[in-house]
Amino acid sequence: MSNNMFNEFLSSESVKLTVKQQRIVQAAIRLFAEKGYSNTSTAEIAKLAEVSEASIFKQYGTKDKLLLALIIPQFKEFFPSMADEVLGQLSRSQSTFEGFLREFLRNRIELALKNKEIFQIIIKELIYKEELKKELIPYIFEVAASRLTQVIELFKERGELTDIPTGKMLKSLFTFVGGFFASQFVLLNKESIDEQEIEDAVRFMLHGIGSSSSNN
Amino acid sequence: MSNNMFNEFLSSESVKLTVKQQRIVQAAIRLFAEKGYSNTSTAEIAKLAEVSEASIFKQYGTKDKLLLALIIPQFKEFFPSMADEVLGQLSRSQSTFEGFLREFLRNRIELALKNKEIFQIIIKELIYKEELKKELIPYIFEVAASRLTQVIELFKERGELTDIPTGKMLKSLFTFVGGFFASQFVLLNKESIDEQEIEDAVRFMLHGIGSSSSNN
Amino acid sequence: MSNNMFNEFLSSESVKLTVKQQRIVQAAIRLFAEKGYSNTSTAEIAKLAEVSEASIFKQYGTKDKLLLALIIPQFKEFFPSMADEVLGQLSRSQSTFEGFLREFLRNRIELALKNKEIFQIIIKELIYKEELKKELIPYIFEVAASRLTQVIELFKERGELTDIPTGKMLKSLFTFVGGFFASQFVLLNKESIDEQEIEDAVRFMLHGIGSSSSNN
Amino acid sequence: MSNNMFNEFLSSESVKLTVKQQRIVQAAIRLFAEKGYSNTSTAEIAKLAEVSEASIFKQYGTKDKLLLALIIPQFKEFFPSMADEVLGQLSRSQSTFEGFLREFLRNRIELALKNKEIFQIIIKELIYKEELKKELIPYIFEVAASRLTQVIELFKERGELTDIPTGKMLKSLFTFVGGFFASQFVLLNKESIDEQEIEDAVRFMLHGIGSSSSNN
DNA sequence: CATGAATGAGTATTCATTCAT
DNA sequence: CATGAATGAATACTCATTCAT
Repeated sequence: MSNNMFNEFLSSESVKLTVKQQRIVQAAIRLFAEKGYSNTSTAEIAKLAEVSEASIFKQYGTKDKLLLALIIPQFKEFFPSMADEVLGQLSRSQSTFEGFLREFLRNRIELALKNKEIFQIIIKELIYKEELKKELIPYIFEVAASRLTQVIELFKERGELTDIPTGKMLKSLFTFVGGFFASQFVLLNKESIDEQEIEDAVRFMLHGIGSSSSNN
Repeated sequence: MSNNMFNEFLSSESVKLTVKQQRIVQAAIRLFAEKGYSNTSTAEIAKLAEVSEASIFKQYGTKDKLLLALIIPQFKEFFPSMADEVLGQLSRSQSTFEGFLREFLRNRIELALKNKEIFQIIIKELIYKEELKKELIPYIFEVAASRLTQVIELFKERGELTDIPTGKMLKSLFTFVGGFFASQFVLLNKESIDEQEIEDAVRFMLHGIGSSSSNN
Repeated sequence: MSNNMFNEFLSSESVKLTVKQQRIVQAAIRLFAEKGYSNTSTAEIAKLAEVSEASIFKQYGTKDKLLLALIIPQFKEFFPSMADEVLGQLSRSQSTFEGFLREFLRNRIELALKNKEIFQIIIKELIYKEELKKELIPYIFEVAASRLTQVIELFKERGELTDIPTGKMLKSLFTFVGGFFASQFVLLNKESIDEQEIEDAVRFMLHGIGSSSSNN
Repeated sequence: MSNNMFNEFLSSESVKLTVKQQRIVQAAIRLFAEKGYSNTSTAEIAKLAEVSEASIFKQYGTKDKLLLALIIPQFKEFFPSMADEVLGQLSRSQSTFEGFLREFLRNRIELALKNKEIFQIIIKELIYKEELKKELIPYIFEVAASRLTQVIELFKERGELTDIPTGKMLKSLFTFVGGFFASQFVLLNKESIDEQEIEDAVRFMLHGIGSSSSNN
């Protein structure tokens, strides 16, 4: 039921997809997620979608553009909206950084689960296709990092975070969160993430595994 | 210059490769690392190696076996030897967990840098090829985890680590270290990792980003 | 001019073949008949048919299925219909076994000549491909033998045949008729069979070469 | 145990084959008989024979010459010797044509059984390879027919055969005997032929299946 | 004499894509 | 808008054959 992403894709472009077009999108998502873009042929997509191959090319021009048409709306959704939806409200409230982090993780996980297949495609192809990497990684840093920086600095002022430079913090958080999403959703193909796991992740990000006495 | 892994592969099998056969290996490594297994044709490998395609298949039988012949020796090298080389010595000494972690990271990073291309192939295909995933992930958990568990419990007894269950610790460390290697070597394609970055990673793993007063 | 079989094949499946598709069929028949299935490449077929190799595979999937698509309709035509067309009418009439045999041979020869190339393919591959052999020989025995048995027993009752067991008669007739078709159409590649030859064959099957006085 | 043919091949050429060379010959015979010349690769032969492919080509030059080296000695054995061994003695004796035919069939069947694989190869390739056909069929007619003609005419004079022209008789006998060998040894892959079957064949060739009263 | 190494030319089959209807 | 038909270029892989050692 990846209709969610699907609908978002629609609304953001205000395009009405016919039934056949929807079937193409859904078939492509399933196959790309499962076997990877390179190992999925347009013939397979057409067969699963029960349309002719020609219809796919009529709509999307090339296989590559089909991939982008699936990925990009979701990509935009996943990274930038981070701030607008979550940060905006929470940071101004009285909530702690821990609360923010928990909420932030929960929220992103929920979004990733709802669109797991697209999410898998993004990670797989981000790592696999040199060109995608070059286009999307800068985007991530620009958009996502800039907003998170504000939040981190806000909580730094409140004394909830150590005085490690914000850039380094971001890097560490990205590394961990990226590793978390990749391992949970791509490597392990998890269907759900339970609260405890979120809790453990938050705790690790905040305090690591060293005993408190060993702080320097 | 991934001759290092290459030589290890050789010695472990004590096979003498001819000059042309070496060129095949090197061409395959470069192309698989750069464009991914699925996007590299045997024709391209043959062309870069300046041999006939037939020679590739005479030696390796299938493209798949060629991939495995490149990956597996390095894979065995990277994961299990962790304990024997590094853990063995350090854990018995008077060194702290922080020292161990630092040394461990340094050591693995050095190994990964020496064989960066193979390393990139492993990560890319681990994520991309469902079958490889199913074969290699259990292996990682078995071999690598079992040895690290010993170390963690040793340092727990010494009071250097919090009382989080070892399994959770391992999971968090794997997540972070995996994210670290994937982002540094695959996404960012770094040629080197400076000391400061190692230091930051160690610090994050031990203490996170929360201020010490916020400990629970 | 093997259009005859070709049309029958068509009608039995009620598939409309495009001009190019017909050229594929005709090219495949010619080449398989001339050089044998194993010695004919799909590239050759495509070239002779003046289509792309891809077109062949779009239609038939594999080279093997192409062979079967050529062979099977004709095969079904050649063996079972034997009874329905020929036997049915003749056996009930006042005609002699000699008359029946002559008519039967004439009829099968005519059919084989009209589709000589397909016929050559069937015999060649029946002998050459172990798998085809296993599928088709039982079919021949089942379908063809069962109907001929009735005819032979009818004429036995009329006293026109010796009292050799029907099974043995059938075996001898099959051996001779099979040898006849194989030698005439495959080994000698005859374009026509004249009446005299049919007469000689009938005579041989009925009376052999011994002088009548030497009967036992 | 097709050593028999094998030895004859040796003696007729007075060549001593090394152990490896014998293994090549035996491997080739088995594989050609089983899967056909076209579907057997020199690599397979080399593997089964446990020699290098190069050795095969050192010995035989081409795959084609290897086939001929297997076929020709046996071919010469099967057809011409017919007369010398069998005809010579029998025809001059007081034996009947029936006795001759029985002995002749027995003798040829025995020879074919001893070298069944070679025999299968000959029939398969005779039918399959246009070139072989063109070389060998004239040979058969020349050599084999000429000798049998003498026998038939001898027995004709003795009144044991009808007055059908010798040529027609030969053709009919060839057709039946050819059909017999092809069906028994290639299609049905029989391991042995029992006496009764020989008896039935002889009877059919002499008297056919018509009742004696129906003679003209 | 025997072979490991190497290959040019195929081999069946797949691919993304185009276009007339 | 949708598709059946068609394909050039590739794809992984095989083949019979050569040659230096």
